[in-house]
Amino acid sequence: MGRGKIVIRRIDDTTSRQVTFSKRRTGLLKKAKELAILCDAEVGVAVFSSTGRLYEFSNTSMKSVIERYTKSKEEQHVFTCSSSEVKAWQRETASLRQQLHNLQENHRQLIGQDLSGLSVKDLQNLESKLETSLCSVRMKKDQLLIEAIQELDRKGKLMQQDNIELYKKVHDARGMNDIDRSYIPYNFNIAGEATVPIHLQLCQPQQDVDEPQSRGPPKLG
Amino acid sequence: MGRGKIVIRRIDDTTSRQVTFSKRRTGLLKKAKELAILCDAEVGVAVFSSTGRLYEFSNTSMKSVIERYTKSKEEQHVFTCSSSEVKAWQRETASLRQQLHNLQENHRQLIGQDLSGLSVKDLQNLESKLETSLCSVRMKKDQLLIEAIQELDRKGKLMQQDNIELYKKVHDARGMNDIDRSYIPYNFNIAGEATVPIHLQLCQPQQDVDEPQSRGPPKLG
DNA sequence: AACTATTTATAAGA
DNA sequence: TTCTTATAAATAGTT
Repeated sequence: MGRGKIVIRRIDDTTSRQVTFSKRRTGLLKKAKELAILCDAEVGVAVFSSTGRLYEFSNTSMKSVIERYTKSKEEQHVFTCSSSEVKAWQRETASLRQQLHNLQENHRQLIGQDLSGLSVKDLQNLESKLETSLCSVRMKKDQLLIEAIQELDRKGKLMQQDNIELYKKVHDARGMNDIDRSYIPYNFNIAGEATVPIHLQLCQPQQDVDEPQSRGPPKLG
Repeated sequence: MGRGKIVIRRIDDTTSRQVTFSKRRTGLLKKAKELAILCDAEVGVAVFSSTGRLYEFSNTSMKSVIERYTKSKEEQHVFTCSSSEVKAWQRETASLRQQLHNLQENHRQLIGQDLSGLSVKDLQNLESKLETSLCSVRMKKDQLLIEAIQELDRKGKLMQQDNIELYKKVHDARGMNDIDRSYIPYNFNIAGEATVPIHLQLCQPQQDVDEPQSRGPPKLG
C-alpha cells in the first residue's frame, strides 16, 4: 500500500526503518483501537522499537489485559497446576463473566439497540415490557409529585390555622371591641376541597396510543 | 476500506460483529507481524473477543513481552508470582461482581422496579429513555411487518403473472378460436397500487399520550 | 467462504 | 519531520 510493493523483511536502512516504524506503529495502534470499539473486544498491544522505546495501546488497561492473558493461559492447564481453590475462583469468574455478558445484551435490547435478529414476537414482548416499565416510572413520578402537593397543602393549612390564631390573639391583646369583621386571613389552598375543585392530571392510566379510548381526566380534590 | 465507509462504533448486529472481528483480528495480527519484521521491533498483541476467546501474536514470546513491559513500567513481575495468584482472581471476581451489580441496578430501574430513591428528575430521564427505547422497538417491529407484506405482495404479483402466462398457454394448446374473453386469472393483490390504494399505518410516529392530539383512526382500505 | 467496489494505509518523493 | 500522492492493501457489503 504505497508507491511500490515491498517484501516483508527487515529494512536495512536505519532512517527508512525508523520512518516506517513510526508510520506502521501508528497504523497498528489505530487498528487495534478500531477492533476494540467495533467488535466489543478487549485488546492490548505493546511494541518495543529497535531502540528499546515502548509504545502501547489498550482499550481497558494493560494490567487488565495481562492478568486476563495469564489467567487464560492458566486455564489451559487447569488440571495440571491449579489448586481446587483456584479452580473454584476460575469457575466463579467464568460464571460472572457469562452473566455480565448476557445482562449486557439484554440491557442493550431493552434500550432499543441491537434489535437485529429479533422476531416480531420478540419485539412485541419487548414493547410490552417497556410499556410496563414506562407505566411504573410514570406512576412513581406522579406519586412523588402528588405527595409533594399534599405536603405543601398540609403545611399551608397549618399556616392558615396559625394565622387565624394569631389574628385572634392580636385582637384580644388590643382589647378592641370594634373588630373589623371583614378581615380574612390569607387563604392558603392549593387543591382546596372547600372551594372550586382543581382537576389535576398528573397520574394518568397508561394507555397505549395504538388503542385510544375516551376517558375522563382523573380528579384530585 | 470496503464497499462503504463506516463509523467506528460498536457493531450492534451480532453476526456482523463476529465477521468483522474475524477479519480485522486477522488484519491486526498480520500488521503486528509485519511491523516486527520490517522494523526489528518486539511486538505483543492480545485480543479477547466479546465471547472471551483469546487471540494473540508475539514475534518473540508473550512472556518476554510482558516481562519487558512490566520492567519498562518499573513494576516488578507482580502477576506471575504464584503466591498472589489467588489474590488476582479475587480482584477479578470483585471487579466483575461490581460491574454486574451496577448493571443489574441499572437494569432493574429500566424495567420499572427499584425506583425508590430516585428524584422526579431521575424518573423523567428514565421515562424519556424508555420512550426512546419503545420507539426503536416499535419501528423495528413495524419495519419487519411491512417487509413481510411487501414480500408477500411481490410473490403474489409473480404468481399472478404466471397465471396469466399459463392461461395463454392453455388456450394456445387447445387452438381455440372462441376464447372466453371474460376469463380473468385470479388477481393476487394485497396492497395493490393498481386498485384502491391501501393506507397502512403500521409505523406511527410515536406520540406521547400526555400530549394528545386529534388524529383519525388508522385507515385500512 | 469468496468476491469486489471502495476506503484506508503507506512507500516513495518533496 | 511533515506533507503529498500514487499505489498497494484491507475490508464492508454482498452473494
